[in-house]
Amino acid sequence: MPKESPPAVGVTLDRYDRQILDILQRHGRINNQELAERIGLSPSPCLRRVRALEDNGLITGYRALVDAKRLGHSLTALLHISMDRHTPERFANFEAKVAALPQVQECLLITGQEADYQLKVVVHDMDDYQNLLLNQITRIEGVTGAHSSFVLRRVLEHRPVPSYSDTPH
Amino acid sequence: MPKESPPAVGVTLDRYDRQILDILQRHGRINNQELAERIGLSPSPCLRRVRALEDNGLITGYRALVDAKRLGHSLTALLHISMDRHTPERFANFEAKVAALPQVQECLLITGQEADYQLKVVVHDMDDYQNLLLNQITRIEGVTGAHSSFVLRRVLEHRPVPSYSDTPH
DNA sequence: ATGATATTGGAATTATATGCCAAAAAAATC
DNA sequence: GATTTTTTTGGCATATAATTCCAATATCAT
Repeated sequence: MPKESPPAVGVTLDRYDRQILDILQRHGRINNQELAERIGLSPSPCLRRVRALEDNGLITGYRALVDAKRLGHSLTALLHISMDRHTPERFANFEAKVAALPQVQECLLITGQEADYQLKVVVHDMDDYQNLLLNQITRIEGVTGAHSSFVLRRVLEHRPVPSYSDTPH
Repeated sequence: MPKESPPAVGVTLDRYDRQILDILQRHGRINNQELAERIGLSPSPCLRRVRALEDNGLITGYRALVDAKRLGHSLTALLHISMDRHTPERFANFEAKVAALPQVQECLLITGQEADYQLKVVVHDMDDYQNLLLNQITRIEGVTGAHSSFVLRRVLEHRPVPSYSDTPH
């Protein structure tokens, strides 16, 4: 089993790195010259730092955000799933099945609810949702319950993880 | 009040556009030359299409993804919030207060649960979480209840919205 | 088929990224 | 506190990529 990401110890970020992370989390496709200008460094050290953050695994990737509604996915739902048994096999199988469904945007293993997983799914309409739920998800081995919430409005989404010591402790 | 995004009608995407959306959702910082190569177009029309998708609002932005744990945010929680009254004022105030909290990654107005909102928050540890919950969130006017779930593992995250007709209807 | 409209590909130009190295800054040592 | 060592920066040269323009091609409607 792969080791989890190393402890945060050893990652020392200065003001420049934090600024880079903050800006790239908001403007992932900004070019290096402008990024350098914004943080107050010349382009070469700025690029070196970005590469280092990528190589360190602090930056794990880049994504374009798309308007799901415009793409025809009018309905977003949160699905809370309960499993019968909490064995690694059950979980691994469920996760593999769910990963094969393109409608699933997110899958989190959670505690604190009566559920084991929370899925976030996007579909065209309620018919598609019903189909996904009844014909795909509830048929996965071990699934004993599913509770649906629908997203009425996205108030905040894709907000940057604080890279400054916003949260002193 | 601002009008919601126009109906999906009128957005006609061909094979190239769909490929662009799919690739950029996975590799948001890919350069135009490689993108062009992958979709089988020369760079100039490819770039034109990307710009068009951005201008149309189909692509709403770009984000770098960061490893929250590496940044010291070891704990991710889902918070279900109930409100006393469902008035626009209550909601607007809650949303503004929540938007001011950098730990809040996401805020969704939902139905189907006993809750009105689901928040996704990242914090350093349980002490920070307690502080956020008790001193910030539950003190917002109108909040009558909060139920916490903790994210044990991120199985899937930031998956692309289907741009192909994966989901025929 | 034919004309009108939209889209492409390639060349020229402009802008940006990248590698290199001397200079400056920061950190460690005495 | 001065000096050496280590790290980081800034600027230049070069390579790579973005952008614009337009003739050529493809698509669409009639």
